[in-house]
This record gives sequence, structure tokens and C-alpha cells, in this order.
Amino acid sequence: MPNTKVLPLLDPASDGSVAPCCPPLTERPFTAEEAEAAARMFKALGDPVRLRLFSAVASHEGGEACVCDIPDVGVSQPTVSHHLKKLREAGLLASERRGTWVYYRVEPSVPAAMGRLLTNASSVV
Amino acid sequence: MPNTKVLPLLDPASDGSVAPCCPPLTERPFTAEEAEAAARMFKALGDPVRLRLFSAVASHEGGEACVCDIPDVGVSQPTVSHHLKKLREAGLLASERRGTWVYYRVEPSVPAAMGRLLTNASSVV
DNA sequence: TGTCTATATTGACAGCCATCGATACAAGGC
DNA sequence: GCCTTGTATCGATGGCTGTCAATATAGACA
Repeated sequence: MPNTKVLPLLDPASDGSVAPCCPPLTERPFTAEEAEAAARMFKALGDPVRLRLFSAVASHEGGEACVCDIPDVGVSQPTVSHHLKKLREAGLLASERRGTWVYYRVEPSVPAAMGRLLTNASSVV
Repeated sequence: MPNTKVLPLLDPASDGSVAPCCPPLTERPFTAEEAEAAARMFKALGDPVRLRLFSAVASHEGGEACVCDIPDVGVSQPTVSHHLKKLREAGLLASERRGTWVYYRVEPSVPAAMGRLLTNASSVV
């Protein structure tokens, strides 16, 4: 199992690109479904350990890192694995085994979509 | 008590503006303190009900809404109040009582800072 | 003063979740 | 085959959190 399924947070378009799940936060009140989808992503980054793991992967050269490259964040190995799985399930990271090691890389379109959700939200009408 | 204290997520500069708490996620691995601060913000948006409330305020004209303006999101009045408090404590909303009603408005610099954290994270080096 | 409306707080409870140790699985070297 | 190393899963547990009903508080208006 190289990596888990891509979540319905982004709709894969016909050309293979992805479209954001939701309009900017300022456009109109979110529906329950939109909020459910977007909250999953924010929740994934709403834990300090996960944020450090994500940042470690994102800042590693090539936007990709072996688990062994990730600096110690003060929790046990099973906990690290648990959090990496959560980030995968949220669509923020993808993983791939290469021989002995497992590499994680950032799924760039997802943070980009989250960013658009927010940055357009700052230019209040 | 018009609104609770501004959290240390953004450092108020001498000129009154605010600077982001953390570098972009790709710049380097977050420290424990940076992750703690940034995770608080993401966590606040990591709940569907809070996201709907925030979106309702952000999309209301003027980026401000009375609680009575917020459409029903399917939870009780105390729960709405509880979530609005959480959003306040995360620095995402500010509140002000005007007569009978309490108005909430978006603290624009905070989502903007969160957005920068993420959008720069998508342009992987 | 009393009453009505709008919002906040309190207290309780159920479900979720971050964490760990123990263990399992995967791959490479012997 | 066996052993070692890297990663994932399992099961248990304590703490956090979203939710509600009940109640409190704030302000407007008689």
C-alpha cells in the first residue's frame, strides 16, 4: 500500500489537476458539506506534532523526506507513524516505500488550496 | 469584557501592525514553540461548526455580523457561543457588544498570516 | 421595578484522540 | 533460513472537546 486514497477535499478535474473543495471563506457562508471537507484539512494541521512533521517534510530538499530524515519531535516512533498517517489521510502528504525506507512528500495543491481559502478571506469586502 | 486578549500568534510590532508568528512551512522545520502557536490557529478552524461560523462572519457585509445574523448551523445556542469564544481565543474573531447585540468581526491579519504560511509552502524548493 | 430578548457561563457526559508499549510487517544482509 | 533495522499496527489509557439543559448576565423598554 504505497499511500492511502486521495480524499474528496479536492476534486480531481478532467485534466488531472485539482480544484479546491470550497470557495474562499468570505464568499458566502459555508455549507455543512464544505465545512466538513475543509475542517478535515485544518484539523490535520491543528496539532503541534503534526505541524512539525509536516514542516520537516515540506522544508526538506525536494519537498520530500525519509522518515529517518525527520528530526526528533519528542514523541515515540509509533506516535510519529500515527501522525504521518493522519497527514496522509488528510491528503497533505503522500508516501512511498523505496527499499528499506518510506519517503513522504508534500501534496502541494492541498496547502495551496487552503491558502487561497484564507488569503482571499483577509481581503474583506 | 469586549473581547479576550490577543493571542501571541502574531507579534504586535511597534507601528501597530502584526507580524506572523512563524516562517512559511517550507522554510525550515518548525520549532516546538512555533508549532504550538500555529497549531492553535489551525485547530480553531479544524471544526466544521466553527468553520461555518467563521465563514458566516467573514462573508457578512463589512466582515462583521451580529450573532443574530449567523444562519443556523444545527447546534444549540450555548454551543454556538462556545465556538465563537474559541474563535476569539484563537485570535480569529473579535467581538464587541453594541446595545442588545454582540457583533463579531474577522481579525483580518490572522487568516492572512495563516495563508502565507501555506501558500509559500506550496512552492516547493 | 419588572419583564423580555440576546448572549454567556456552568456542569455533566459521551465520544474522540494523542500517547505509549508491545508487537507485527517489510526489506536487506548474512 | 536467521538476524537486524525501519516502519506500521494493535490495544489500552488518560485527557481533551463538542454537545446539551439549566442557569446567569446584560441591556432595552415599560
